[in-house]
Amino acid sequence: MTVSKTAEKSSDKPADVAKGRKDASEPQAEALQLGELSEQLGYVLKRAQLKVFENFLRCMASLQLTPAQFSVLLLVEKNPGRNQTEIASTLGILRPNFVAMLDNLESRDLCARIRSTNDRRSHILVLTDKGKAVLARAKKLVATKHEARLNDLLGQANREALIGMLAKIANEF
Amino acid sequence: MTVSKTAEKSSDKPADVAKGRKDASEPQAEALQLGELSEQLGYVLKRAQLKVFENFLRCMASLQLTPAQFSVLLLVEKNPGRNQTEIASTLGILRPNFVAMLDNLESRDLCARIRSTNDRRSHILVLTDKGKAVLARAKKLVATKHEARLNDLLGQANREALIGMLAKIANEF
DNA sequence: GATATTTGGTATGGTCCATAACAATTATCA
DNA sequence: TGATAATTGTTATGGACCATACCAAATATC
Repeated sequence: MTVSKTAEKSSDKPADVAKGRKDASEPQAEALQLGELSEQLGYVLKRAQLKVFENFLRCMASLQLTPAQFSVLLLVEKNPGRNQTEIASTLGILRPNFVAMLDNLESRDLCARIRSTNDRRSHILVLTDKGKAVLARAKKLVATKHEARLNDLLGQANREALIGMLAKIANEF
Repeated sequence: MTVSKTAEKSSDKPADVAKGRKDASEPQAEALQLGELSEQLGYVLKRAQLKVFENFLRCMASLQLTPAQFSVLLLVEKNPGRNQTEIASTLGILRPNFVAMLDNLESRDLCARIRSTNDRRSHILVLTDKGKAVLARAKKLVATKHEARLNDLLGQANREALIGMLAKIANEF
């Protein structure tokens, strides 16, 4: 069977598909059947990630921090004395793309590049005082408004199980 | 304290941060401390999603189907007689961006747009025979090579729990 | 000391995502 | 009925993110 573009006498499977949904049998726009899609790992994973990022941005609106920027500040705080390549690579950010990110954070006086005295090629990354203060506030916002939402939704035990499974996927898939 | 760009006499917190990691105390490039990052929902979620998509693309290399294209085929198969706006919106795809996607699938003879006889504005979407065949093969590949990997990694029970929690986040977060 | 490697950076292109605008068609309703 | 509003598919366009090639300065290697 070949598909006819104009569907002249299309008495196909379920009572003329080419007519579309406008039979009197259906009152309004009924929802589509997701079917196997709702069981697809990638699909549900992507949609959850979008919702989580969306919520993250709302919670951080006052601080104007994206998830990526937040992760940079967290990593720099935890690992002082590291250069751009090290920070970027552990976050999965390519060095060229990391430059603009740092330009942004540095222009807002949240972190600073310091030329290393050992290897004068590399820039050591450090949080400024303002950066530390902003990160502290960000952590509280994330904990109270963002991560807490997961507990309300799943419960403490399930939350930890979820994070654990996601981490396992991220590392071993 | 203000950050000095050149770090002249920077005897700061932990033994000269500005020197960077080049002390003889550490043999090579030791891994950074992820710290609280590994507990951040968004971080671990995003990284898991990237890994899963990456694996999906590898499994589908022979069929050249992206996750988004696969989801379109699945949804069209499950919901024959729907138009572009309906399919696109339930997938979270904006109509303008859906055009190129359909152009691609149609040029490969996987699906077809049929002008509706009820509403001559809308294009009814249908899978071609080749589209149905490709989708069938894709489903098998996904089931055996992709989703099965989750069972090996988490086990059947955990897999279902994970999907359930992600769906809940996607819908109620 | 000549060569290779590393680091931060620029330039550039691709893909995905979002908005505005438009023609054709249909719905609304005075 | 006919004027107006809304909808559908589409184009154009810009932004955000991601990936590659390439470069100068500095360092490592031999």
